[in-house]
Amino acid sequence: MISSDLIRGHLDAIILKLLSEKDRYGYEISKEIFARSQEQFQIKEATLYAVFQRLEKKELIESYSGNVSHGGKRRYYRITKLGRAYLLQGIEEWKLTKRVIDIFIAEA
Amino acid sequence: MISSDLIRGHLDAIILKLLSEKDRYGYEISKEIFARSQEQFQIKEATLYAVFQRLEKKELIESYSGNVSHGGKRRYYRITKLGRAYLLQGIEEWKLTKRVIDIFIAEA
DNA sequence: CACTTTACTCTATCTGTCAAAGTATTTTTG
DNA sequence: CAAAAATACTTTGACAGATAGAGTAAAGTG
Repeated sequence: MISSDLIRGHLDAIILKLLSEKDRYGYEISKEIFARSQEQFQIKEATLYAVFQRLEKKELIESYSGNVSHGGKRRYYRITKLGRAYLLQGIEEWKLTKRVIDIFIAEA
Repeated sequence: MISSDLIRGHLDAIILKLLSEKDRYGYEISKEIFARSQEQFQIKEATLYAVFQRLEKKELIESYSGNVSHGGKRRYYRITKLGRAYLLQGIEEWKLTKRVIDIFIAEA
């Protein structure tokens, strides 16, 4: 299991990427991250909702209430135009990060 | 310039890698990181010395006083056997991190 | 000899993560 | 159908790591 410190700084981009595919709600994203990462990374609930708050405050995402058909009432999130721009920037940052860290921690 | 949050979690491994090449002192590591990263990453002094304290406490590095020939008195750091093992682990974690984040933020 | 560079230290603050506990509804199961 | 499990979100308080900023001190430079 990957520790959050290893992902930190790229988490916003990961969430924005998932939201760029379609509107999603928190619990769904949580499960999706776990599944797509082949169970290598599990975002903690408290962390995820803190991310939503942060992104919404920056106007990178918007939220709206969903139905209550499968348990608790869902709150859906939608990426904004600003969010998409921010995502592109985040992707570039990830590429740069890979290049820089690889300079030090060679891949042998 | 890369923000520290993007590197966070891999910083210890970067420092340990540099120390695995040879004993070094703080200021030297600071300049070396800036140079090797092609001036894309600048570790802050306060951060670097905090890293040293953390690593020394965990017995991953040891330190000793150097000469005073070029200004302030240098404090050299040497990686320990435990540190080398930790470094190998850190390299594996970096590989895993790359794989996992790439799943989300595709490289297209 | 004033200025810059080298070299390290300390403190206070900020940000992001997260354990823990709680609320509420729906679905599953014995 | 009642109990248990799963779905879904929220809040609070604590902690770790990064860092601005300020300080100390010695050596090199014009």
